Amino acid sequence: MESRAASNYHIEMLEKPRRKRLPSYHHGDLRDALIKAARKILEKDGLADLSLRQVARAVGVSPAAPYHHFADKQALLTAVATQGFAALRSEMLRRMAKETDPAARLDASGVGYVVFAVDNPALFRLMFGGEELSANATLTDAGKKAYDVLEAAVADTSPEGNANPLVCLRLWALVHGIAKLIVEHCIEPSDYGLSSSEALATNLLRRDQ
Amino acid sequence: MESRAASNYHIEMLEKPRRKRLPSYHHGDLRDALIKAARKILEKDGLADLSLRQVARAVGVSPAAPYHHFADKQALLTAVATQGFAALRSEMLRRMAKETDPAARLDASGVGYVVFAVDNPALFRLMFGGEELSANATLTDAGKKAYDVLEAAVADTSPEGNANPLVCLRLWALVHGIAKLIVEHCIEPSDYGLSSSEALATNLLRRDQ
DNA sequence: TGTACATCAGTGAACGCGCGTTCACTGATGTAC
DNA sequence: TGTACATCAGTGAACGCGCGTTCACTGATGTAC
Repeated sequence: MESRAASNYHIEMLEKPRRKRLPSYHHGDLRDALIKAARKILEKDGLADLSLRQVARAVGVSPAAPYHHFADKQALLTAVATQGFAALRSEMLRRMAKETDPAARLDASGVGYVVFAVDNPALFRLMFGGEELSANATLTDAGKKAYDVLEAAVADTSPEGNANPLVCLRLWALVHGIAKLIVEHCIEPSDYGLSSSEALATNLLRRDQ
Repeated sequence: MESRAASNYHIEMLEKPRRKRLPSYHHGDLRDALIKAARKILEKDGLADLSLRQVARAVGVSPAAPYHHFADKQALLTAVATQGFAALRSEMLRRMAKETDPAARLDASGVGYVVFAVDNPALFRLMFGGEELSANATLTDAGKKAYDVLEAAVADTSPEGNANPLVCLRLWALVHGIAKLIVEHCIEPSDYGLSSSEALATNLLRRDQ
């Protein structure tokens, strides 16, 4: 027994491509680890280079393991996007929390939207790329919750406390357009003598009031 | 001689997977045919399913043939995008030509931008997708020429005849955002009680004056 | 006008690649008694 | 508390696939004389 264990250990040390020793045969929270790894690969290599196999490799798990947690590749990407919408919402709320004036809070939500996109360009592309996501209630819901933040901020700036849908859309389109133009490398803040996306967004939103 | 020709013809009729007879061994204008086919496939199947081999197949040519006209797949896609920018510019100009009032012409340019995107969603995505295009003077130039149309339209609305860069950007971001939100299926004109992207764009731009 | 020849624009077979997914399996975990 | 067993969550080998690209080739074209 002892000798067998010892010899196995020996072999383990000699064989070159050794997977990092896992705490146990079962991973613990593979589902979440896969989402995190996918998100990291997304930002590092882009959507085109993101394969299920690569994600599994990053987590140190066999290529078949993810199928115990996701129906297919699309399902994993959808989960990543869903988390992305929650993160987008958080960033908007975080920035709004710093302001008290309704107009300033509205601006802050828009700036948060743009900054989130610029900080997570590939994730943002995935979230709004179309094609590679499976329509799904959880995803739709996460997206709607992010939009609701904007809508509520608009409502707070109106005397009657309600949000004109077209006003909301115009604001959404504006921040979405700014975000996309930066993420797609069509423009840069420095083209306009500004040092950050935040400054650019702030500037463009201010004129909108 | 005659008998050989006859027998070849016979064989040709018998063999099943017969490529459509080309007018000659040389195609004539393969480069342009490849671009056109790529664009068609793009709109039918989307960027993810667009392969060089499929384009070659669509044109009825061997998989190696495109390499006499494009360095690689990216180069073909870049050519497609370049034509796309020219088409975008045309659509903007076409709509502007119907108006005489500078403000109406400016609106028309924006509506043209949105309508072009909605009519050619996959092409629009390719043009602004980042990643899969090779930076290239011809491409950059085509993009700039489209932007110049917008800039000139803005200038014509100003008493001094010049275009404030941030005003231009704000307008660009707005139309780009509208276009993307529609193309990405985030919104639909009918959500706002409107029957077409054109109507939606017109409505959003009008409020911007 | 005819001919030799260089060049151009195709062919089609082959290369290696990494992918998504499936399969039979096995080790670990949790539950009923 | 111990044991039998079902279930869960992994493994790793294998599948077929279509892709981008290269290669040696050949038929067609155009040009110089």
